[in-house]
Amino acid sequence: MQQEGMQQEGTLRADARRNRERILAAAEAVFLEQGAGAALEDVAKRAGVGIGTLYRRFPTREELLAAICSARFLSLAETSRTRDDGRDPAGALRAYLEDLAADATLYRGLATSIGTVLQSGTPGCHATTAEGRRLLHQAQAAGAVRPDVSFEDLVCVVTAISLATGEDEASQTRIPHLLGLFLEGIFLEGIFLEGMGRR
Amino acid sequence: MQQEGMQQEGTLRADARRNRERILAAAEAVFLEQGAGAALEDVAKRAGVGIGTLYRRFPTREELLAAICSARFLSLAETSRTRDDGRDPAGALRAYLEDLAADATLYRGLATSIGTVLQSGTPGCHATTAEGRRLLHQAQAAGAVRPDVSFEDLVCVVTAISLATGEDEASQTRIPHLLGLFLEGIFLEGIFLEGMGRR
DNA sequence: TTAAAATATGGAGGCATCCTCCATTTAGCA
DNA sequence: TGCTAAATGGAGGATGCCTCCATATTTTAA
Repeated sequence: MQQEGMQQEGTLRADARRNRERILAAAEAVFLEQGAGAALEDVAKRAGVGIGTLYRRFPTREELLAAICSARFLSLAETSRTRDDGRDPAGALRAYLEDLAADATLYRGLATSIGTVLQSGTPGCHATTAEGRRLLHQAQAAGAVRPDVSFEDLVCVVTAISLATGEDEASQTRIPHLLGLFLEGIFLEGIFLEGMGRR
Repeated sequence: MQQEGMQQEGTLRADARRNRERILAAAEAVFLEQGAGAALEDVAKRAGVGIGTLYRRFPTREELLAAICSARFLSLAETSRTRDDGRDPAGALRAYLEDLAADATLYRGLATSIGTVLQSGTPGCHATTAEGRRLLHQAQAAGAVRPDVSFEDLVCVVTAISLATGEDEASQTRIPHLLGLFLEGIFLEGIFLEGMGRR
């Protein structure tokens, strides 16, 4: 779902590439301070760049957010891949989801967009969704997760948790609890095997 | 959590009470058409009232939303109470949550605020949260729902589902599925009784 | 009935932010 | 070096938020 007219990062002119990086750095800093809804003019100012330049490179706020998240998501995917040795599919999935929730609560206001951001086609976003799907399939193949769960369902779960916790700062603690609620509904853990009739 | 300076509806001057109703009707119509983020000036215009009057009565958008929801929530609580005969606590809770999710997806953008709205102290909101807590306790007492689930957890769940489905219109269909995922994680249905070790 | 007091009204105006547009500048290439 | 395509920046139009207060309306009490 890469934007059509979207310039490939590598084909940019040198000065444009430089400015692009500055904008990303500035945006990350400003969003950390003021939340994902901060004025884009502030971002441009911080980057030492005209507002027009920012809009040229990132036509929407979402695209800017997606670009910022990309790097972080690249490493999230990498971390997850190296962590998973295939012996605990359920655990691997859970850890992945916890990481995702953590990233989604980095800035105030980010959680709301996380679903859209993940569909942005950015390398990092692509890597992260691919890894998520892989873990889900693996867990389902191992019989650890219900077969009627989709990756989109999981994203919804993470969004929910992030929203619920993002509002009041201190309660990041709820994340594992809430995630537990979801997962213990998702995990089979022999329940189907025992032929229990769950509605 | 009723706003301090908030005028009681009944103590308003006659003209003010009239305008209050007009504003509520206009807001409902405008939000239905344009989503909960619509310009408040549009609402005022539709109500045939100055923008100042709107702000005087509803200092924040949230308060306006809460007032609109109040009526609907009153009937939601009532419906739920009459539906529940105490014989199927889990089913009653599920039905309640489905209704709540339906109300939360009435307008685009409403879901985001539903948590705040529920805390607004409006009669309808109060009735709805009270009913929700009642159903949850009942279900927990009956052993149908895990004891470590809070009403806030449930609101989080409904918010998430509403957000996930509210985005693309057509997929209201996912609501029961997603709700199912959550609830089947929440419902015990003998799992604890069987002494199964769920992490 | 009427005048004073209490309440309510409307919308101008200041402010913030969004986003577009294009005259000017700059990088890269031949 | 000069040419062209790419990039720049920021002025400015548009929208929406919210406050403020001179004016108007309702209520009270005499």
